[in-house]
Amino acid sequence: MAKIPGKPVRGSSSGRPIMVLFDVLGKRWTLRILWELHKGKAASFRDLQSKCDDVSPTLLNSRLKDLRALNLVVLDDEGYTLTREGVSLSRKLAPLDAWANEWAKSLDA
Amino acid sequence: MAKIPGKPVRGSSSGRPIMVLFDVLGKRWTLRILWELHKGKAASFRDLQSKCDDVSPTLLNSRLKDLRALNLVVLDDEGYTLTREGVSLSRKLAPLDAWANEWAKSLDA
DNA sequence: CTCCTTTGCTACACTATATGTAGCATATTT
DNA sequence: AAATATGCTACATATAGTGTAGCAAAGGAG
Repeated sequence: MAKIPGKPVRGSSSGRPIMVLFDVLGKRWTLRILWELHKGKAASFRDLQSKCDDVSPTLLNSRLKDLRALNLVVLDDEGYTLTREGVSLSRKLAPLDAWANEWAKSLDA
Repeated sequence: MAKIPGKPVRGSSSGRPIMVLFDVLGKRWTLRILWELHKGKAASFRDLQSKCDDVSPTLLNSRLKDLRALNLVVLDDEGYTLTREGVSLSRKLAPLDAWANEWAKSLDA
């Protein structure tokens, strides 16, 4: 069941876009799927599955449905790819990689 | 059970910092808690609960434990606050609000 | 001191979500 | 025709999240 901005979502009756986004990103594998698609261009269903540590097909399909409904991912001849919106979102997420590395260092110290 | 970068986490044996981050952000309420703390400075447990649509105390405590173990949140005299690392992470997340608004517009069109 | 309120938080029964394996139906390759 | 690869569903099991009640400790008021 996909959520569309403007409609209420889990834990927020407002339907504010940021809450809709948090709702979907707060589900397991969503961030990872976006991450893998961002790195590697188009991927088949099974490709994606193996990139995502062999996530179960049930859940992968469920997440892809969500992401397609939210216009972040599409399935075309090449396989699954990010839409324009999906690319722009993943660009916002990209800096988290460098951030996480610095963070990990600070945890060691 | 908190996860520390360098150790394997759900769905990733590598323990890469970004995967540890995705693991915790991919749990329900984590993004929301960071968001609310980012907006509103220190908050008591019960304050946070009401800001987060009355999330159950069980889960709120569980997430706060995770976030404290990962050095993103602390509890002091004032209540719960973001650490320096927590602030720097939430700054990376802040642009998502504007992004989500644009995204919502594009979905309407 | 006693009573009342607020704090962070736990217990527990219930529901929803995620996992893992098997395998189907269609399309393409050999 | 047989083999392979595709996206995906079924289903039983395990894990994660929810909601209500309430406890123990700390502080304030009388």
